[in-house]
Amino acid sequence: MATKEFDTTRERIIDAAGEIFAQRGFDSTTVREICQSAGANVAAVNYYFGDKQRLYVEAVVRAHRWRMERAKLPEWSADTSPQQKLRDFITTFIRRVRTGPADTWHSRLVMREIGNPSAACAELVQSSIRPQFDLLTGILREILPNVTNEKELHLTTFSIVGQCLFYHFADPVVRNLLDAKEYDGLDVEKLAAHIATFSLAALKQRATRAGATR
Amino acid sequence: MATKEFDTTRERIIDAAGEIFAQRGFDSTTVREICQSAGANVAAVNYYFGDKQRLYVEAVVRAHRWRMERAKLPEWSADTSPQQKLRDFITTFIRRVRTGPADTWHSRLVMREIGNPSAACAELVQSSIRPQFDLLTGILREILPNVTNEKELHLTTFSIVGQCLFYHFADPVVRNLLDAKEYDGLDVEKLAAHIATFSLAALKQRATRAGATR
DNA sequence: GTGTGTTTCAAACTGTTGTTTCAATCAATT
DNA sequence: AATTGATTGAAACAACAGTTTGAAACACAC
Repeated sequence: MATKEFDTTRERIIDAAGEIFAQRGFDSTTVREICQSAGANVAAVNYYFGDKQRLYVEAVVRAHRWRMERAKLPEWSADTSPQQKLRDFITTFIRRVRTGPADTWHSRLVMREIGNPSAACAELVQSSIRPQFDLLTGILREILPNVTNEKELHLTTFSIVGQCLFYHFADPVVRNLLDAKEYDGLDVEKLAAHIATFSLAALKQRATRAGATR
Repeated sequence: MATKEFDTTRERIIDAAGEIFAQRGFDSTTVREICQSAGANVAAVNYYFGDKQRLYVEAVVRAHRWRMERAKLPEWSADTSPQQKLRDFITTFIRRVRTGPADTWHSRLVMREIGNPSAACAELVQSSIRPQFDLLTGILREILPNVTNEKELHLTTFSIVGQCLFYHFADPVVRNLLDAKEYDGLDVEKLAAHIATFSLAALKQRATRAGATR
């Protein structure tokens, strides 16, 4: 009998559930489907998790943790330029966001929670977004020291994050608009590089304009 | 007996269905709930639409048409600058995208179809995206005549569209990050203006860089 | 081998869902 | 008023969903 964590019935159920919840959402996913995929009996959900809802929460918690471990920001030294920080931020963000057919369910499930928060997990996911938001806003303050309008900083943050999130939320669109070769060529580094370049260019113009008005 | 279109049972059902489908998606929406909201009997769905699926399709078709009529691009003369075209495009796009509590269900439903296409409506929605994509890419070609790399143009298009779509897909996040006053102040014109400014700044830098290498 | 706790399983249960059925009512026409 | 087609509504149906039940099987310790 294998003792590895991922071989137990409980783990197999979480894995199967995560996969299907990520694809279909909570309501459209049935316990029977999860258990069939996991090679388990439907009573196991009650036995290990109590009910479907708690299984869902467990899957989201698991996805969230995985995502945070997998896509870490690099350590920045005191002399890292804010531009480099922004590049790193964007690259890391895209790593967390970009989910293709070959990717696991973790990012996909968290993204689903972000777009359609469930009562049970809203706090968990939202509370992890705030620090990222503040971090990015802080980087923007370094790049744009003369821009003191908080609202503008927020909108700028959203403009950058929006570009990153696009590749998840609009994935079916992107897939349809591009030919297969071009779509398959959209790797994380390429996307991150483009978004960073686009955004830094905009910020550079903004900084120049802010400087000029002084 | 009123003869106005929106007073008939059939119309009331479509309206109620659209609202709830937009909020909850197809699977999580029940026929009983729709009919209760519409003040109709559950048999009416079969009578007027045949089944739930066809009601859904009707709602999406209706949403799509409404959206296209509501948010039209202005007529451009031959001497409209590509920068102004881009501003107009973004403003119109945001009008189609931005759905707040006070808005109707039409945009919301189409956005849902975009992010999670259903077999029944994929063609309809996707086929309306292509012309918009080509239009925006065309505008970008005017702004960046020296950039001939199609892939880069596509990514740039996505960067602009991603900013716009953000305000729909990440709405729960935005609501959570901002205080109520700031969130309520996010009107279409303000958002469009910021996105246009940010994007035109980036493009200006890009055009300058492209020109400089000549 | 016995006892105890854990895990698994098939069947059952209860409630819900989309759909259908059929008769009553309504509306329009002659 | 009678006829015909349209519309409505309550009840029924079949399938399915989440959950529970209780016994069998398993695992481990003594």
